[in-house]
Amino acid sequence: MPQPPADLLQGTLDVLVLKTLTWGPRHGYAIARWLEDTSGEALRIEEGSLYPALYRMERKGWITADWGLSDLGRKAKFYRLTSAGRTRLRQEIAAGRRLVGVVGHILEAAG
Amino acid sequence: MPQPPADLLQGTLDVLVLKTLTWGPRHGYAIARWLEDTSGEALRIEEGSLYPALYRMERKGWITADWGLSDLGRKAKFYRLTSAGRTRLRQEIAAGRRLVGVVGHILEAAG
DNA sequence: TAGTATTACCTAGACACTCTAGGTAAGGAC
DNA sequence: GTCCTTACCTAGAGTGTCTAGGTAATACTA
Repeated sequence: MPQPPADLLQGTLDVLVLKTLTWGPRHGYAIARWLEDTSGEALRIEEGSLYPALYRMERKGWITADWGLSDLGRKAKFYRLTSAGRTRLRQEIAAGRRLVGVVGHILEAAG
Repeated sequence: MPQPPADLLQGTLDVLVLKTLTWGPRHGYAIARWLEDTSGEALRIEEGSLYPALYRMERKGWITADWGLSDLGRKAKFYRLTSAGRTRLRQEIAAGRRLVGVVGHILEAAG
């Protein structure tokens, strides 16, 4: 059974990755590092979740990939947001906000 | 493929059900009705998700069930929060708040 | 220079959760 | 007598995450 905070990602991985790419192209490993650093280590991005997610989103046309060289001169696959990806990101953020609003409203009610 | 807002529940069903039960014992059908009404129809609680969830949480000791009669005099299974369930609810709310904070912080950043 | 750590990618299999799409049964309305 | 609503239940598919491996090249360190 997955334990918090490990499985707290529940459906937020895609949107986090898309958001990361709004800062410019990045390779998978860098995406994970950036998210973990930016969250103050609150988020753990498992490679077994990340790479399948990248592949999935590429298939869906939200991102595209090109091989290149990382800062350290190693070969790495750089992902870039497509315009479909940008649209999707906006939609997911809006939907997420709605959900947080609705769920929050129920959970904050005095019990 | 599941469509929004249908799959927006993503892992929030348990906490919503537990929260519903803080108002007192309720049967499954009533839980679904209450959540849908309270959310202004924004939430759709599918029975194929709800009943397995109730069974799961009962097995985990977060809720207990007793057969009784509904308002309309029909037989219905009433679920009640256990103290383990109350603890779990608090934990899930706290974890959810943390996640919303972390993810929100990343998503709100100017891209 | 041998061993270890880090960077960087990938995959198979297990597990959990939700949904679709059925089904049962009983009471109420028309 | 038929249909709607209430109320419960389950099988199977789909999706997403995790664990736990693996590859390969570079960098550090002893």
